[in-house]
Amino acid sequence: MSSRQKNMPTESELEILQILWQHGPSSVRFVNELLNEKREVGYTTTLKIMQIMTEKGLVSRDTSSRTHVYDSVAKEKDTQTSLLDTFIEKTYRGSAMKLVMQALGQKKASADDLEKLKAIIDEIEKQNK
Amino acid sequence: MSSRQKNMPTESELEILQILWQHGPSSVRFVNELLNEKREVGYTTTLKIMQIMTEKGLVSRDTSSRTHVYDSVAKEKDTQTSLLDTFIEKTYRGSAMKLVMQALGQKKASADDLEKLKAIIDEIEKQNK
DNA sequence: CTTAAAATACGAATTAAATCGTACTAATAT
DNA sequence: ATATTAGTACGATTTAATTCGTATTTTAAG
Repeated sequence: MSSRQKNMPTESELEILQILWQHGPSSVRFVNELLNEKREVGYTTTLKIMQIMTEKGLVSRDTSSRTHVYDSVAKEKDTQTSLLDTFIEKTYRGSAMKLVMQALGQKKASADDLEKLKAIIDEIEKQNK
Repeated sequence: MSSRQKNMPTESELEILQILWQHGPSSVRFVNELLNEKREVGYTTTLKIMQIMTEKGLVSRDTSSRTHVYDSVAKEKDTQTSLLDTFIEKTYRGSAMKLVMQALGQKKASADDLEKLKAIIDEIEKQNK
């Protein structure tokens, strides 16, 4: 297929973005160490991917000191939204509601979560009127 | 990364499963024609993928007549659930609630959808007690 | 000053998925 | 009977993503 659209991160790139979103501007070494808590990845592998991400504009790079510092350019929410749209299309044939129901059905939600949800629903109902 | 787990369909395989789920047992030609409504794919490409899916056990194949008839073995809901879990993990760092809120936030929901949603929420609240 | 350690750069190899060409076989139409 | 059409089988190529080895450079330590 090869349906990757413009600026959408690959799986490995997303992993790195997650780290940058959580921890802010980071060096390759730092990112690589966090990645290695989950799975084994060589340092130069991480470096290479981050260089590619720089080319693609997914991250920015501060080269003023020897150890370059990378920061995310792609915004967390925007990225999630794009990925979500694609996912809904491919997996639920475009039905966001089916996804929501399934996600709710099998995940445990706290009382607090449920309150927030109700608030969103109320909000939508108001707009629908 | 190459993190594809046991029996999870690839993107192309999922496309084909969607067709089988929607239309039931089908020939390669039929599947290929539907695929070509969206994008160009060669007949033998579709054939090959469906053969691989048979090996993997994602689909079954009736070879009693010349034109083989394929049917899904992977169940729609199970497959969606597995894919959803993986997606939530990778994209929302495991927070199903974040996904639900975003999906709700930007998709239009009908009054009927909202009723169903409320029912699910009530259900969960009962269980939480 | 020389060596070791820690970086970056980048081409090349590997891998998984997707695509396709070609051979072969069975059915159908002329 | 022969030619054309429609099908399967399957190896080989292509492509995108990932991984890594090696060269080079920079900094810090002895």
